[in-house]
Amino acid sequence: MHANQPLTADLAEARAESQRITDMLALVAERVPLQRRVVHAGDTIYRCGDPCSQLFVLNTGCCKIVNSASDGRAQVVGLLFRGDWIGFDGIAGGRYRCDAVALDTGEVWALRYDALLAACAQHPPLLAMLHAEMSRVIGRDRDSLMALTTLSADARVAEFLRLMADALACRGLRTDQITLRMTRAEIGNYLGLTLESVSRALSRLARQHLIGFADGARREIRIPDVGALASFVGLETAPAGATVQ
Amino acid sequence: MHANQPLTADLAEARAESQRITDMLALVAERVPLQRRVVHAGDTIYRCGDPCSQLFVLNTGCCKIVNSASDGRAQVVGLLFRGDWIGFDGIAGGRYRCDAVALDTGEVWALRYDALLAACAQHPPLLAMLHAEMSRVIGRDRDSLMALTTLSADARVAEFLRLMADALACRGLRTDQITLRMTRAEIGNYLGLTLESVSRALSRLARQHLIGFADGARREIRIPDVGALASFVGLETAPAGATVQ
DNA sequence: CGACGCGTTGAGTTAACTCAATGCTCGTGG
DNA sequence: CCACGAGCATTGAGTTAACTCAACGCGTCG
Repeated sequence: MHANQPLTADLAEARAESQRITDMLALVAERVPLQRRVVHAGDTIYRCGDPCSQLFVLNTGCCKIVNSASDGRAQVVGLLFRGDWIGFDGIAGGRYRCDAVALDTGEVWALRYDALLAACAQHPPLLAMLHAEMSRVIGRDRDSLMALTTLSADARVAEFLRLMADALACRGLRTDQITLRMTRAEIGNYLGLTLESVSRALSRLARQHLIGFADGARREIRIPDVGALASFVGLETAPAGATVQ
Repeated sequence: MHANQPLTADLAEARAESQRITDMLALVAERVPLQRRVVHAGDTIYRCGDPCSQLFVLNTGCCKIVNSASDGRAQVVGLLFRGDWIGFDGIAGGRYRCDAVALDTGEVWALRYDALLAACAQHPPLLAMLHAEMSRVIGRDRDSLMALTTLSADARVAEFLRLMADALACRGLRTDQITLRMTRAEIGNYLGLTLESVSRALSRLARQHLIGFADGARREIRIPDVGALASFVGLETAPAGATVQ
């Protein structure tokens, strides 16, 4: 059973996932005292080094997680959507270890960590859900790690789009067309590529009709067939040590 | 406060970390029913797809986490040492999403997940510790992600050795000399490089006297000055999109 | 309008890859 | 004991995917 990529191939699965997210949000809203906050593109949800007394849940919109090293390197290490939890990285050391920045207008729920634990003590299913969410983050990060080292530039971009479409599909949004909320430079940073490589990869994918551009600014991507995109990712073999053993 | 890399620079910090691990293990051993299992190099701790009813804690030895995609790509996505928890990835879906394989003789503690939760309900500090461990995994995975995309081949190898030395230092083991328990191919797979690139990088580091070989098989690495290695990693600038914004 | 931010495309360079040869260790069996 | 082979590591030569640098196009906004 080697099926790690969140390939939510069929509609039924996407719908189940969508239901799961809805249920999770309802459970949280019902059981945990929370503070709603509307954020706009560019707003910081939390900053690296801030004391971590809250966790966040994205109710609408999307945001990026930026890791910054002491030597100045900074990198997008995650993209989050409706139903995703933010801030787990801060629990261990008491301070957040990265920045969380909104990419779009949306609503974030802030939960005090102690209040959340208290609610979990009252209602065990909440704790199970919390653990599942943390587990999900771990699994997802490992999948990104793998994509970065095993895929070529074109495949990485294709995978990025596929993941984006998948994330939207799981949230009941249209999947045939997606609006990129990031510049080529940001996408490149996330994928470990230069902005020129991202641009070229997108052009090549478009030339193969795996994607299409829907607007002049080239931020709206049409995806006629997500399956074709997925198989493209599979076909492209890795340039470096793809397999072990 | 942009200091993400677990740069356990000074001895005091390493000793504190060592204490934390010891305390954590003692807490677990005291409060949670567990099954001890001795593993040898190559033994599988769990396999991708197995139902996840247990978590594991590495008491001694080291092991690797291997992610496998449906299309056959397989990759080492984590290295674990004494005190590290294994299996969090399985909580969300009820099945493990990767393989865990011992690299060395060691002892693994198996904890039934339900028993662990029961113990946490009895003793809240245990729950805090569990969450901290999950948080730690998340933070560490993000650091690897960043290293992969922002560092050159030589810097990646240097960072790998630095991390290894750091992990050993935090566990009270000698840090000036480390034994690699992986082949060049495995290291390359972990770092997103070919085995030849790893070999060349090691040779270059040795030529610069940042490391030395202590045996004929070139598996024993001497590190005269971990600080020098760390600054080498910082100096090497990224070939691709190092910064954003 | 002119400046600016973002995206694309071309030309040349380079870091890392592939392929191939060779050497070192170690275990095994004559 | 030594010969042999398997497995791992190193090194060289040539190739290539991705990078850098640079030019240019397009849309937006003051």
